[in-house]
Amino acid sequence: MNVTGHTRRPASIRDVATAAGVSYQTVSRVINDHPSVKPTTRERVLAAIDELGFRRSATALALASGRSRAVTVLTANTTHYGYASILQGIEEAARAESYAVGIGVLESADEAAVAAEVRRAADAGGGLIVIAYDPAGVKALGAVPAELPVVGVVETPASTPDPGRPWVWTDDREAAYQATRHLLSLGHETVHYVAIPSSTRRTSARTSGWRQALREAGAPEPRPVQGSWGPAEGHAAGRRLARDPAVSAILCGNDDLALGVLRALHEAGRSVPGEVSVAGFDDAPHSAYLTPSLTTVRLDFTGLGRAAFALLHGVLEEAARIAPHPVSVPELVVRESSGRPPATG
Amino acid sequence: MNVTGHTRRPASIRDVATAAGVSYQTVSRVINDHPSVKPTTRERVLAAIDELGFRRSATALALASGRSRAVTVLTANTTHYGYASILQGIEEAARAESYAVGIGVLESADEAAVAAEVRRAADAGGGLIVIAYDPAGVKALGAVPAELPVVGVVETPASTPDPGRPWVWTDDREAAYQATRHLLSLGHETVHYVAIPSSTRRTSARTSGWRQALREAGAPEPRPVQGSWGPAEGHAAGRRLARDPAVSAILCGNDDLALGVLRALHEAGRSVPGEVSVAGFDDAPHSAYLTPSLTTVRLDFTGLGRAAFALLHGVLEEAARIAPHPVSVPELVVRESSGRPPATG
DNA sequence: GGTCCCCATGTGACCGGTCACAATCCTGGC
DNA sequence: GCCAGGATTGTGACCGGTCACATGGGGACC
Repeated sequence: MNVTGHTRRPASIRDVATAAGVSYQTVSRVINDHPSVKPTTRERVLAAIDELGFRRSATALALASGRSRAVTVLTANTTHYGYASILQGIEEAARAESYAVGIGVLESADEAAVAAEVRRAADAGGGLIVIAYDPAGVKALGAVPAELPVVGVVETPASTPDPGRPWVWTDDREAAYQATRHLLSLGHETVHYVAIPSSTRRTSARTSGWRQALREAGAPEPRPVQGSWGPAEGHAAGRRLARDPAVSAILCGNDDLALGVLRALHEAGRSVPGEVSVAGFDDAPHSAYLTPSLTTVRLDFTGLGRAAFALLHGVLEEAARIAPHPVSVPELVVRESSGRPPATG
Repeated sequence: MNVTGHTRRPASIRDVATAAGVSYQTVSRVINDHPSVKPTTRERVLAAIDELGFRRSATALALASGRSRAVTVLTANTTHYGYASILQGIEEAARAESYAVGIGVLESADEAAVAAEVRRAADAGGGLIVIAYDPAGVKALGAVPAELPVVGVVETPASTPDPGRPWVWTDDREAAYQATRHLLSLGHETVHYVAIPSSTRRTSARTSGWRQALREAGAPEPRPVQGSWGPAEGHAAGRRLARDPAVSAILCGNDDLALGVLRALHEAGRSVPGEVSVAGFDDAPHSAYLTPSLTTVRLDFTGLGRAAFALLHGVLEEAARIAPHPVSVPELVVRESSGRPPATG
């Protein structure tokens, strides 16, 4: 290690070369594990590298060779549990491969703003991962120039515009199907649905899984309530549903919506699960501690993030084309918020 | 705009120069707003830039000039509300200045692992923002080489090792003081405290604000309960406190802990706020929708993130030394979870 | 009309790596 | 003892910008 201090310009390969008495190219070969370097020479170079505290400049590497070992994640939000977990998963996998992780937030779904963000991300070099769970993300995914390596984290594969690109997703349809079946199996006549916004104009995977379960059971299909992402919207939707005495089971597009619904039911004096059952999606960290604790479907967002990176890594370096990391199956977690419907009389 | 297609190497300043019939240096002057370029020439160059769809390579810029317009955020976590909001604030401010934002997660507080992450962040070039709310973050902040521009988001200014560096923080002491006073003013004899881990071995700002309020009121000082960050730890702490009938008010280091405590009290059959009052910190999005809704202190994490970036920006470009963005004062939000103590006797 | 100076522009080197190719060393085979 | 050929190593150009300095072309001024 260099102990000589002096806030100096960091050592370059030419400095190392001089110190080791070889040419800069030989140093380059050593740091790239090129086979044809004499062991004694390699030894000398490595000593010099250590001595000078040399670190290869990622910038120069990117400029000269084109490869940049970087990912930029484009997302509409960093604070929602699902998004944040995906980001965490991507970072984890990227770190293992010593990739740099950049982040760009799509603050608005405005065409021009999205395009600007995509350009910024492209300027960073390297690959792109777009979280396309919402209109902004879907637009961004669509706005990525064809020559850029990109992976989309999508709601469902059928709903996205360009079929030629690699995507990862969780089986939302199956998740919704499971949750709905669970509620029906408890004896509820039907299940109402408070939806998260669909990322596209088409019906979301969660909605169609819910619908399928209802059809199979021959249950009536109420109109889904359009919610949004947060508890406030869930609260608003819940107030409307609470007024209808026929409502005995509510499936919510995510745990935050479910929280708002629970609160609204409480305010309306309807007990959960005594009179109404509620279920959510995601299994956010707080869901197990609510009162009543929330029945939900656990989705492996971190694993999804890791899978997205693995896929991108495969696109970036053909050498790394490992079998795609399987994303785990959604898992129903039954807690206190779901139970048998009140006896009809 | 270039419409000629052909997945080609992007245009460089020399391509633009040729197209405009000038030298590459002139193009460089144009994109840098250098004053001494004849208007007609500038016009011609701008036309060529537009024609070829030229974008200046951030990589080449960084290599040649040293300036990199990038921040890397080092954090122990991306999913906790506070951390995620800070990140969001940083990104927002960075985007406005067209800085790239990178992220590195400190997965372990292990000395070597932290050092490796700091090196990785340094390699990315540009400035550093370290969220030092926990041991891993504090170690990382300490491990940043002196010559690197860095801003720390710290728990409290007195608790960090190196006094020569720029920091931002919220007034946690004041926040804890306010919350404790609120509970005391309702008539509680004293207030118990479930602490988040201190970032250092010293007493945290929240703890000392709590203690100060107790002393001023002449209230007894119970030992703080060491919690952690999540609802699970809050739950464990809550179970212990629930057994003690003398406990009538509990202040929690954050809203997640408070959630766990609420749950534990519910399980123990102690009503909130009838028998026990609970308050938290942060005003996480779900806190208003809990049952009972949570009394808490709102902290402006997004603003804190913006302030951190503004400070770093000032360090990076002396030209930008604007007056430091003030971080807003903590604000007490009184909700259902706090109330008068049960009548004694 | 000549000199000075500023405006506008061009040239060469450099940032820290890589790539393609040339040059040298060494060794075995005949 | 000589030559082919692989193993090692070195040289020059380049990636796409910037920087420092040189150069040419007008006024302004005397």
